[in-house]
Amino acid sequence: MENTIEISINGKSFRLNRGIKASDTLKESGLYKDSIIAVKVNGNLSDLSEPLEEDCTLEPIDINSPEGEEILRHSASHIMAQAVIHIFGDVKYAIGPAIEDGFYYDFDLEHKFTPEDLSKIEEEMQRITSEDLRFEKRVLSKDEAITFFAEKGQDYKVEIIKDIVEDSVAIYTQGDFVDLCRGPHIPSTGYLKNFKLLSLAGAYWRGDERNKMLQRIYGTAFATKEGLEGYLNFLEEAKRRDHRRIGKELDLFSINEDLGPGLILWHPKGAMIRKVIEDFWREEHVKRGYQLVNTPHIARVEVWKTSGHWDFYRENMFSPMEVDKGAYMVKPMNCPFHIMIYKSQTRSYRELPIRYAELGTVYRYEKAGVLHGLLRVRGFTQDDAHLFVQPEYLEEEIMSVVEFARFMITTFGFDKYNVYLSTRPEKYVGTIENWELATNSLSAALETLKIDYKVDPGEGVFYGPKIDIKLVDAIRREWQGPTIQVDFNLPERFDVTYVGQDGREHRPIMIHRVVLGSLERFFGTLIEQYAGAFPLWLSPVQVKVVPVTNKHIEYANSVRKILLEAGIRIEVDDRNEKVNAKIRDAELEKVPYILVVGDKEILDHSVSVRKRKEGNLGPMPLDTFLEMIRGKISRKVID
RNA sequence: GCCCAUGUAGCUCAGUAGGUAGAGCGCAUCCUUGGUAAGGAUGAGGUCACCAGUUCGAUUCUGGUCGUGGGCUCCA
Repeated sequence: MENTIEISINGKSFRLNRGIKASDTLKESGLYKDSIIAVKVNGNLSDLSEPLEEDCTLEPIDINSPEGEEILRHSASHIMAQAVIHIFGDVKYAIGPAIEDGFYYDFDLEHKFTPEDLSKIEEEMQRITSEDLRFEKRVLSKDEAITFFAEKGQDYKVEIIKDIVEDSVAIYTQGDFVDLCRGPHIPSTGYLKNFKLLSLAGAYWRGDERNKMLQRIYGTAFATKEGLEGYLNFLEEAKRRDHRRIGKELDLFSINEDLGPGLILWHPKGAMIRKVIEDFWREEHVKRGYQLVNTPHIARVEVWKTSGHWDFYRENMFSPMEVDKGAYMVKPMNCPFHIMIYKSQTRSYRELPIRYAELGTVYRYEKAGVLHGLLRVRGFTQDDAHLFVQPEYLEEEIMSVVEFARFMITTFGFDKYNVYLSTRPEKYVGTIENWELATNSLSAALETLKIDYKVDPGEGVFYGPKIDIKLVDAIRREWQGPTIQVDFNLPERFDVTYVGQDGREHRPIMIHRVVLGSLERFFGTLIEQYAGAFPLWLSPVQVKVVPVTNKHIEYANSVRKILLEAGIRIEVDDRNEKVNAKIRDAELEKVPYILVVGDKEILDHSVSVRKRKEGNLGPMPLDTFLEMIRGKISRKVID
């Protein structure tokens, strides 16, 4: 065996001694920098201290790269665990991975963490990083590792090792702390400079609610101070945009605990926005060949047995209510009702596709702990539609639905979105063949449209796979938006048919879809997207008239009358306040346009225009102003 | 549902080592008539989430219930 090996780095190759450390290799090749914290050996992540035994390709990983930051965060979780043990002693540690934008570690201990503990732990982490302890890797056989952790009473680690298929496992030591870990890690604890512990949470061991609940600490770490500060600012910004806070401030909606959690009260301003959304939604549906329908909120339990909801969805449904001798249930979905309309007469292939659309309010029992503002509620209105199509037109129909959804969300200002394809879940109805057919038609449609998508395995609904479109908002967060589901099962369960060209009965395929999601959730997303400063066409109050003094109220009202008749949503602030105060309040209300009117404006029948956030635009004839905003409203301009 | 935190005026929050409470904003009235982000004065608002218990006395302590927040599990 030769005692040198060939190592190629960035396309150059070096012949070096067998067993050389990765870090020394980089130094030999002149590529070493302090910011390099790990390497990839033939594409596999590895420590800088890893000895190289074979010919290989080496790729340095910089702490500033996404992979480098992930390693940093993972190491931060180890350091946090070490700090927790230093402070609290008898601790069982479970898992501590890096996650998007941070890391966490799950602990099992007697002491209940308090928010004050976080700063103590942070201080101890700071001390550990100042000691600059090396991360040292050792490889043990599974048995050795089990004995090792069992002796330390680390039951969770033992359980994890037992599930590992390889014969050996790696452990990492820094100072007095040892953890089971695949690695790699930063070379030493001193590399961790910019971090912060963020929150406490309960988390089930292995994410299973039958298991013990552990205590989780979330934190984050970044390569640079700027990165950390940027992220903390992002969290602040998210708080500022919180739809629950803005909903209260702008008087858009509320949730009343006496009425019940998860039930939304749409206040006048929120309801006005909803009306604008609904009007637009209906118009666009009619344009695209949908027929609007309306259906009741309850139905006999037998219907839900036929549909499969009774067996597969009951835990999400409110309990049945006794009516005469039968039982009725509040609907969690609109599909059976639309099916009944379809079945009210014999359908010919000439009628297909039939597209029924309804803003259908549904009720779902959600566990108390999951309710969240407008985003997770117990009663909501789906912007629902069910399409009955012939199998040969399925893909075409899916494509037009996807296009429709894209049109809707971009009109509302969501130019970026991510697409996911959710496949068969554990609990499902129907045959595997039909599931495959349905899944394939969804993916084929996306591919024909050249839309990139990711697969979400097992995330489909019980009756079919779906395409989820997640909106990306102004600060790059994802929100659940449109979903499109293909369903072979309900048509069979309800024996839905059409008469084909051949005079025989055939089975249509159903598409369930929403192009916004639910009005509640979509509204919440809109509030966060715009931080309450809605585009002109959506604003509940589009124009606020501010008379300079009481003498000008009459003129202000005449301006209001003219614009109101032109279809503009307008209010006059006739309070006994100074101009400055009225302007300030209108700005805080996020009204898009403020019209200041006084003596000057009365003289030449004009208005002084002030645009939200931009300030005074100067005087303008009233007609000109009206023309301008009418144009913007009809084009649904977002500015 | 589970873990932790939390619930005081319409809103944001102080406070009471157990003796039924306060600020700012908002609201009402009056004064002020002011040209692009807060003019002034006076006043009205609270069963201190709810139900039990301890106590001479509970908003404060204990237990429970409900709600809310951050997570877990689960979803439009």
